[in-house]
Parts: sequence; C-alpha cells; structure tokens
Amino acid sequence: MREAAAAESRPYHHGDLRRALIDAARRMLESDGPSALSLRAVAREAGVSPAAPYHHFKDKGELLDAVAEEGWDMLNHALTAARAKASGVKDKMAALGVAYVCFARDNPSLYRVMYDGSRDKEDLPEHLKMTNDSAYCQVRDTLVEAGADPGDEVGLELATTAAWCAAHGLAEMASFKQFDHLKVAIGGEEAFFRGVFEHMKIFAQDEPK
Amino acid sequence: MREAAAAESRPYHHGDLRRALIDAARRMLESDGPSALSLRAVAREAGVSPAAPYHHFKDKGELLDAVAEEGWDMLNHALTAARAKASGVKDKMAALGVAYVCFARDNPSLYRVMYDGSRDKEDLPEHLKMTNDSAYCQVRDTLVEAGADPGDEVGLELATTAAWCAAHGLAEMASFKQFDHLKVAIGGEEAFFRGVFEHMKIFAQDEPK
DNA sequence: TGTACATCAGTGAACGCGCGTTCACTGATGTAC
DNA sequence: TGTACATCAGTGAACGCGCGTTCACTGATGTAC
Repeated sequence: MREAAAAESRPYHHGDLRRALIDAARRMLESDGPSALSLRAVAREAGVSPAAPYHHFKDKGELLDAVAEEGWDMLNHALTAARAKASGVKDKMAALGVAYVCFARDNPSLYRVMYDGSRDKEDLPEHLKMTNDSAYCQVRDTLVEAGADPGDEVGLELATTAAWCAAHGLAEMASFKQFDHLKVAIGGEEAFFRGVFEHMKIFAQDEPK
Repeated sequence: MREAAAAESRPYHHGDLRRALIDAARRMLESDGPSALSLRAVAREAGVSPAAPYHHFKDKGELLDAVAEEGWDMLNHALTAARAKASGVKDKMAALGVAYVCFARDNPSLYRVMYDGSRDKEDLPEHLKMTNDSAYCQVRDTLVEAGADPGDEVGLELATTAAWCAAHGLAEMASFKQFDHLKVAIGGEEAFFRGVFEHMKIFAQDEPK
C-alpha cells in the first residue's frame, strides 16, 4: 500500500536511496524488531527492488553499520543535551545516566543493533573514544568536572568504564516487566533509573560508611 | 564424522535424546555462536534426523528455553560457590560480581541465550526471584549480610537491581578489545573487573567525599 | 514363558518460506565536443 | 544549443541455501493375558 503509492510517484532514479534505505531500516527496526531486518525487507519498505541496495551498500552488514552509526550519533546528541541541561556539576553524572537509559528505552532495537555490530567486531566503534564529543568522552569529562583526577589515567578510564557499564546494564534490564512494581513504588520510571544509579556504590569497598 | 561414528553404534532408540539435544546445542553454541543454533543443526550435531527433536520439544523455542534454564542453574551454582569461598562479608559482593562476569566470559553464547529468551518474554525467568538460592536472592541476601536494611524493601530491591545491572553491564562490555590495554595496565582481567566494581559509586550523590 | 498388540521414539522425504546475492538488462542523467 | 556516448542507478528474474515444521512410515519396547 504505502510502498505502492510511493512507487507510483517516484521517478526511476530515487534521488537519495541511501538515506531512504537507512530510514526504512530504522522504521522497520522499531516496528518489527531487529530480527525482521533483512536486506530484502528494507528494500521492500523503501519501495525498491531487492537488488537496488547493492548500489549503495556492499552488503547487508554495511547497511547495518550505517544504521548503527546513526544510532551512536543520536546517543551522542542525547548525552550532550542532557549534560547541557543539568544544573549542577553534582547532577550531571546522574543526568547523563538517565539520558543514556532513556535513549535505550526509546530506541530499543536501534540500541541493540548498535551493540550487536560492535560485538561481531569484538570492539566498539573507534570514534567512540577518538572524537571529542563522543559519548565516552562526555562521560569521562563529566567525571573530571565532578572532581576525578585527570592525571590518574587508568583510574579515570576505569571510572568511565564503570559508569558506562552501569548505564548499559540498566538500559538492558529496564525493559523487563519484573521491575514494573518497583517503578510504581518509587514513583515513575526516571525515578527508578535515578534510584538504581544512587545505589551504584554497592561494590565499593574503600569507603565504608 | 563424529556424528557418523555415533550413528553407527547408537541403537534405534537413543536413550536420552532430550539430554543429548541440549548438550549438542550447548556445544554448538560455544563453538559457532548463537546465530548458528538452528533446530536442524542441533539434530545434526546429535546425529539424529531433523524431525526427532519434536518428540522432546514442542518447537525450537522450547529447546532454547531448556538451554537457557540450564544456564541460569549454572549461574546460580557459580554464585553460590563464589559466595561460600569469599572470606569476609565485605568481600562477598565483589566476589559475587567477579564470579558473575567470569561466568559470562566463560559462556558468552549461553549467557546471550539466557537473556535473549527473557527479552522475548519481556521478563526474566520467574524462579529467579522465587527460588531461595536463585542468583537474584543471593545478591540480595549478601547485601543484607553486608549491612543493608532488610526492612526497607524498596531500597533493598533497588540495591539488588543496581548490583545486577552493574554486573550485567560489565559482563557485556568486558569482551570488547577496547579494554584490553586497561586489563594489562591493571594487572589482569579479574583485577580489571574488581577495579570497575570499585568505581561503581560514581552515580551516588548522597555521599560526597 | 510366549505371544498379540498398543505405544513410543525414531526416520527421511517433502512442504513452503524468506533470505543474501548475482546477473544481464534498461532507463535516466550528465558531460565533451 | 544539440548530440553522441559513458556512466549511473534502477529492474526483475534467478541462483542456491538452510530453515522450521509436518507427514506417513517403521523399528523397538513394554505390557496384558
């Protein structure tokens, strides 16, 4: 229906099929989940023949990579916004954490594709650490602002990693029904996120109360 | 080869095909990854016709569930052992965390199947919370031993969730090459795990140093 | 103890399916002269 | 400004593949008498 209508009005040359394919992929992703993301289905959704994508992507993997990269960009922007909006230095880390988890909640399948792609390569995208406004660097810089010692490289990397792991862990867990009653008891989903982060000191041994 | 040999000596009735199928699945899982886990491939690996598994499992999902459940059992045992072995109360939480991450490192694909099954149902297995020696309960009880207030139900659940998320996050991250240099700098993988956990207080706001 | 028979747990062929990818093709576009 | 031609970006049919599942079947087992 939708595709047929698009096909009628579309000229032989699409204009920006690459863009259209990525958009189609993201649309399908959030409506049908990652397992429904076949190259053929994406072409179908974009109203184009199964062979057309090969003029823009070497193979299915390359399309997935493009989708994932857009996801990382979106995540960066979400964190930038959260960081800018947070009032005090003290609040910034929690704000980053909540923004991270909200991103995953709002784009669950995209989030999955981002990490699946990385897992296959056994490495996160390079630009995560290299680019200055990358998500990783924003967490690290915020930690420094909050008082972490920028001279202690290993310590800082560990802390950044710890924050990232915590956020990722919650991001993956938060969608389980198991926690619904907790969210209610606490007064909302964001409060739940903050509540979890507040307890993240539990593994610490060096600062007994 | 292997299957052929097995087929020669095997009688018409297998004896315990259910067990053999789960074993075959786990073998394939760790050698070829979760995406290679088709019902047909499992039957092949077990040296049996593609239709045979249907006498023991309703469908592919039921086999996967059985595999996942075995995974949860193994995780429970790993945590029990770690908890028993840890010397002081203070060390137990870290020991649990490290044991959790090591389990995921040693059984990466099984770990994946455990959570994938849960994600589809949007809920973790029921027995995770119900059974007394479940992984979840062990974390919770250890927190109480370490001084958490068992009367504050919500707080305790939050803390347990926080610990679980932290461990899960690290478990998924730890396999990325990105962290190899950190592991070296710190002096080993386990030290890296402990180092990350030690920084897990970073989201805390209520206890400024 | 022997036998008829129901039941259980396999077989192997077949079903339809959607997939990723390739191929020879053709319509549209842009550029050199 | 007009035209020949190379290049680009589509088409649609076809390839081989492995999948989950079903089916009619058969060999092995166990049980009632």
